[in-house]
Amino acid sequence: MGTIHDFFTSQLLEWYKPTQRPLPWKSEKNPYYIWLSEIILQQTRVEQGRAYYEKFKKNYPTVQDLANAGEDQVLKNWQGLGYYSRARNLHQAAKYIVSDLGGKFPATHEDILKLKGVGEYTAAAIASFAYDLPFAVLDGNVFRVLSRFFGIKTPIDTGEGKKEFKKLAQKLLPPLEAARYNQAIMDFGATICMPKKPKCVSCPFRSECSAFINKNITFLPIKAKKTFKKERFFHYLRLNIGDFVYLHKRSEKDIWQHLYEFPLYEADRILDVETVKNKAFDGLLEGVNIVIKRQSKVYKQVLSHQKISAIFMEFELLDALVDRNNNWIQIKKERLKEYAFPKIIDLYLNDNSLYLNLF
DNA sequence: AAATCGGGGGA
DNA sequence: TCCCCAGATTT
Repeated sequence: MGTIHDFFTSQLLEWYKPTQRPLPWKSEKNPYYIWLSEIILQQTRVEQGRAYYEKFKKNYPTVQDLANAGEDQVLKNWQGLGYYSRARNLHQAAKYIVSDLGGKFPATHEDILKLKGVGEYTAAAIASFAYDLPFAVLDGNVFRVLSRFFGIKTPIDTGEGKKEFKKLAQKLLPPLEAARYNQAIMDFGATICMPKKPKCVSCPFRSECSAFINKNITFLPIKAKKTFKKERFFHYLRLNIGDFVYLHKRSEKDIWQHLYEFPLYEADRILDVETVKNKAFDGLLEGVNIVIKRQSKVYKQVLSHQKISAIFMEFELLDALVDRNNNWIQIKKERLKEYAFPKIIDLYLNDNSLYLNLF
């Protein structure tokens, strides 16, 4: 009957009447495209993900096209978006759908959840958007809206919090309007009940919102953990030999897994060219004739858990290097644009002032 | 339960 | 600077 929960749900759907954000995947019913959009939008703002969604739809119109692509090619398309394991999981799941499911996208919540890279949120989103199945989404927007309206102070980044909010979210979901409700609550969180400076003046829940009434808006939702940022200093060796340049594929358990980079020497501070030349790669450069050497400016990139400073040191080699561990590949300079690089290398490669100067 | 995985944007 | 974004996986 007229519970506070019913009030919330009906008011939300009323608010949503005219679609708040006209997003390209909202009218979409193809589960493959919905899946693409949801993976791309994990921890990613709508405006940042939009172009990638269009690119993937264009380059991989069907799940078969994605499955048939090479992993490096998929990563190249993902370049610049971050969280690159999403791209690899996406590709792996596409191959699984084609080989094990006969190319038919899974149509139950349980089966959708089996896809690599699909967790509780994404499974609920696909199940509701594509098949109108009654599963409530629980993303950053939902945590924020519910914690404020209901005045819930349980930290959202704990097991207890996740359980509590999941139960509440599912209770609020109108089973026959799962898709519309899920989109409504996320749009509401993104356009009205924002993290900072929410638009409470135009909020239809104002008079019933616990956080507004108790002036707790800036204080909810509560997170328990704080992040620590580590500083790192990368020295990239751009080793030119004739028309070729050396590249290395990152495989260690670290950032940018499976992306390419120049041979890297990491230290606890930025070093000068001579020091790097002497120390880097365990004397690998020894005995090699170097005709030119110079360095770029220091590029900086701040990530969630680390702050990276990178400097590119340029060498023209007359002799090929001895690659003891078979870690590096030689490629033609003009093919650099075919490889997926971390942002910081992309910056360097596209820095016009340096680029024109060097080639 | 805690640690990691990116890059962009707003305040 | 710090926080957050249509989170998931690994340890």
